[in-house]
Amino acid sequence: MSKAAERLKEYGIKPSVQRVAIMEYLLNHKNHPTVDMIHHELSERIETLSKTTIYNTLKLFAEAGAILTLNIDENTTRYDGDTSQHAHFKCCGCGNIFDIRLKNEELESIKFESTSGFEITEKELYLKGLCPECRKQ
Amino acid sequence: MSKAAERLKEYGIKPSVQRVAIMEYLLNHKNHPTVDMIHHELSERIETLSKTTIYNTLKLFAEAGAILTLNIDENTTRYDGDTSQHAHFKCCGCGNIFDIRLKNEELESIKFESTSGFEITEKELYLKGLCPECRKQ
DNA sequence: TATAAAATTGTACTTATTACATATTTGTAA
DNA sequence: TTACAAATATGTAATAAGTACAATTTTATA
Repeated sequence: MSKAAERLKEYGIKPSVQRVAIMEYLLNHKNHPTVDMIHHELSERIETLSKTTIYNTLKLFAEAGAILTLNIDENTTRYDGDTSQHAHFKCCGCGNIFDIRLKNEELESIKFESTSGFEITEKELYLKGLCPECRKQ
Repeated sequence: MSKAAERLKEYGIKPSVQRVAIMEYLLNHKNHPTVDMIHHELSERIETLSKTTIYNTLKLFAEAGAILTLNIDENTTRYDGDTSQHAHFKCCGCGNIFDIRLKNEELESIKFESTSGFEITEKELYLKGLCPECRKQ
């Protein structure tokens, strides 16, 4: 079984052709794609694949915790198949989004002044600036 | 001069009636409003105030560094007049957004594995979960 | 007061996302 | 295998945030 199909199983999601293809795309591409990007790529192989299916499927994945939903981009939602702890960097030059690994579970250790009473289930750290390539120019 | 007008001056922005009203709203309301919320409130006092003006003005403020632009909400952009370092918490129950103060400049001290070559100009920490009120229910 | 520049406004447009009805596929029991 | 129900996928139409742009109003200045 493909890695993608295994992953779906792991999260209790029945693997259809479309679902496996979408998960596969997310696992093989670290570019934090938009729905459009996924649709563009996959509709070459699966000709009838509709955007609605991609929206539905990504929502399903995200709610199951199998992927991450990123709001680092102002215009459009981005998706990440890597659910391990890391931050995201958006380059204001080229618009690309990069993974930034954190040293020893840093996000867990951040101390807040006043979270008593709050139940925190999700933490996202977004960075912006210039990537190495764009800095050269 | 009002606090809002002073603030605009500080950031090199000419104070018009609309601009002062919008900045005033942001300084007096810690609810991280949307364009719609601002428009709703202010159009009672300034009857001709258009949404376009609010969009333009907020972009102007944000580019000058006088306010923050938040993407914690999936559907719509939110704005924050408090530019001091703090995190944001969105409650999945009521949808409200809360300020979360950090202990001793925590964001500055986060260590990354691989940011060499990257120029970081902005850091946003978004938290999600349930607020105290919503947890009770 | 006349005029140019800056700011505001309203309308039309774009585009991401969702709603929903229809069609297709899958699983299962007879 | 066949029949049928449930689950998935699809396409179209609707919604809503945000932007482009031309026209109008306000402000500053000569």
